[in-house]
Amino acid sequence: MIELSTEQLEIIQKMSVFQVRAGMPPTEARILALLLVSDRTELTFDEIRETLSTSKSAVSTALNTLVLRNKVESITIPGDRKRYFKHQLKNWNANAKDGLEKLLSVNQLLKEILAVRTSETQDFNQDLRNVIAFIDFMQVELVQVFEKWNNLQNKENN
Amino acid sequence: MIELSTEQLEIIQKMSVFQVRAGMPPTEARILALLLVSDRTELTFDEIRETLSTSKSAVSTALNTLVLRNKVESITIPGDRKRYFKHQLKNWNANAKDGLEKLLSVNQLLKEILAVRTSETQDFNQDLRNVIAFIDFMQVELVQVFEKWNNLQNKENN
DNA sequence: AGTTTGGTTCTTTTAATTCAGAACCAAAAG
DNA sequence: CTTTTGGTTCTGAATTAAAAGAACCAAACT
Repeated sequence: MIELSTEQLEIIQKMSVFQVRAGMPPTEARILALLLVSDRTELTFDEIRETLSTSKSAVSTALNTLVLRNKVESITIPGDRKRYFKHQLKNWNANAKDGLEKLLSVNQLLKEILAVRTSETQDFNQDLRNVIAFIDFMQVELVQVFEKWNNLQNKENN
Repeated sequence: MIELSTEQLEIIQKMSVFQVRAGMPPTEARILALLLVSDRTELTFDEIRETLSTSKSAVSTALNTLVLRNKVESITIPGDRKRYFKHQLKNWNANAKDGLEKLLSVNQLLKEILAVRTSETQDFNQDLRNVIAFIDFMQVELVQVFEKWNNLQNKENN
């Protein structure tokens, strides 16, 4: 059982509200938040379960999907049967990229729509072409932004 | 009642599956998709209801939230009691910007977390600082990307 | 071999969304 | 002033999602 200050508890609360609004199931959100605020960064299954006072099954499924989504890594220490779970901060960057790409993938559908639309509605079709162009543009630009960030990182590490 | 080709129906299906996965309620998603594919771009309440064969209440609430979220605009024609509903393609750009900004606003919380963290976990804290720096970077860059797009648009319109 | 530990998986319960149906209402038409 | 049109709002029902509880299982320990 992990001891948490009032501040830490409040942050878990705020953070999980934020993530739940963005579509994440509550238990997953609270686990992620706990792993961000707790003084020890690697917690066992049972520490998580006790601290958040939820059921084994809820913790199990939540942790599994978090690991699957590369949000959490599970670490095993030789000679210790328990697994330790840790927030995968390092993957934030890559996850963000994936998330954005998924959002932008709607463009494929928009192009199909344009192909099927009547030519009667010129203005509308032009607006649609414009949206498609915008998303195409964002796609290219975002790649460059990510590259720029990576370059900055590499320079710093020299 | 709007006549739709098989292709149009398929696209409505695909598009709404996509949006529902992203967290949008089914009826809203199908209305948006219908307004994108239908040959007439401005449909009445009853045309929407009939074409999607759902209830008045479902259409009413869905349309109201779509209008509230600036996804759909409602148009009234003098001498016609009905309202006409149209997909707000023009707002796509602005909606995207808002969405991204909301995503990036998680940074405020991450900064609070960093402020509360123990100084014992140096590596973790450094990773966290790095994520924060990344999001700050993205925020600045995205503003520039949006500006660049707007400049391109203005040039074209001259 | 038997027991304990560290979980997983299946089933049930609970809670939250979403939709339909009916009652309702305001503005326009007759 | 009554009726029709174009919706809105208020239940309640049905579906879906999330969590709990219990049975289960494999690896390690005795």
